Amino acid sequence: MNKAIQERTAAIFRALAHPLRLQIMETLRRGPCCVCKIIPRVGGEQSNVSHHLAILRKSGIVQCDKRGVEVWYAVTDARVFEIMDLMNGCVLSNLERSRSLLEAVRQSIDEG
Amino acid sequence: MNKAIQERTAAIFRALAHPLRLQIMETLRRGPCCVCKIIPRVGGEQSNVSHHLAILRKSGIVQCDKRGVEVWYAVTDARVFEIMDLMNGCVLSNLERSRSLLEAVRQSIDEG
DNA sequence: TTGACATATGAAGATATTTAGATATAATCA
DNA sequence: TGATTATATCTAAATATCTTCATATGTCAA
Repeated sequence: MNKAIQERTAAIFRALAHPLRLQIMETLRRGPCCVCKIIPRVGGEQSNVSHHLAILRKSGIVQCDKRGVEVWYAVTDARVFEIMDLMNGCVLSNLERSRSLLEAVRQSIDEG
Repeated sequence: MNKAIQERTAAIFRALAHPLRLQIMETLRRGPCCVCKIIPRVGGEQSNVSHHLAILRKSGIVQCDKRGVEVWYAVTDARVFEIMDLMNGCVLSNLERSRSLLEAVRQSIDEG
C-alpha cells in the first residue's frame, strides 16, 4: 500500500482513538448537530470538546457549517459508522473470548 | 453506549493508529507470519517492531504462538481487515473531495 | 554447558496528546 | 455602541507514545 495513504489511514484511526471523540461521533450518528448540544451530550469542558471537534475536523471525517452564532457539525462519510459498528463487534467478541478463556482456566483449576 | 466498551473500542482504534502497525496488519492479512519475516517486511529496528507487536497483542487484535525459537503472529478476528478496507475507502474519498475542492477554487480564480 | 539465534523487555530522551483555564473572535440583541 | 452568547484558540502542565540502545529470556545445537 502507498505510504502516504497509510499515513492518512493511521491519522483517521487516531482521530477515532478517543472515547470522547467516539461519543461525539455517536451524537452525530443521528444527524447534524450544533456544538451547543454536543457539549452537554458528551460532557466535559467547552474548550476540551472544541479541541476534540477540531481534531475530528482536521482528520476530515466531520465537517462544520456556521449558522449564525451556532456551528453545526456533521459526518463527511457515513461509512465511518460502519467502521465503528464493526469495531464494536470486534470488541464484544474479544470480551467474549476473554470470558471463555477465564472460564476454561477456572474449570481446569477445579479439576485439579 | 457503555462507557467501558467505548474505552475498549477507542483502545483498538489506537492500536491501528500507526503506519507501522498497519503495515504489520497488512503482512498478517495473507495469514499467520513469523516475527523474523515481519521485521524485514515492515522495516525498522527489531526492538521497535517487537514493541509495536506488543501493542497489537495487548489490544487483542492479534495473537501469538511460539514455535521453537520463532514466534508466529496471526489476527484474532478477520473483521479487522474489513475495518481497514472501509477506512481506506474513506481516505480515498476524502482525498478525492480535497482534489475536487481545489479544482473548484482554481476554476473560480480563473474566472476572476 | 556454552554459544548462537529469535524475540521480548526495560530505560531514557524526544515528541505528541490531553486537559483546564484564560482569552479571543464573531454574531446577535438591547 | 456595548453586552451577551457561542465557539475557537492559546498556554501550560500532566500524561502518553515513539524510538533507540542495552539487556534479558528462552530455545536449540554443538
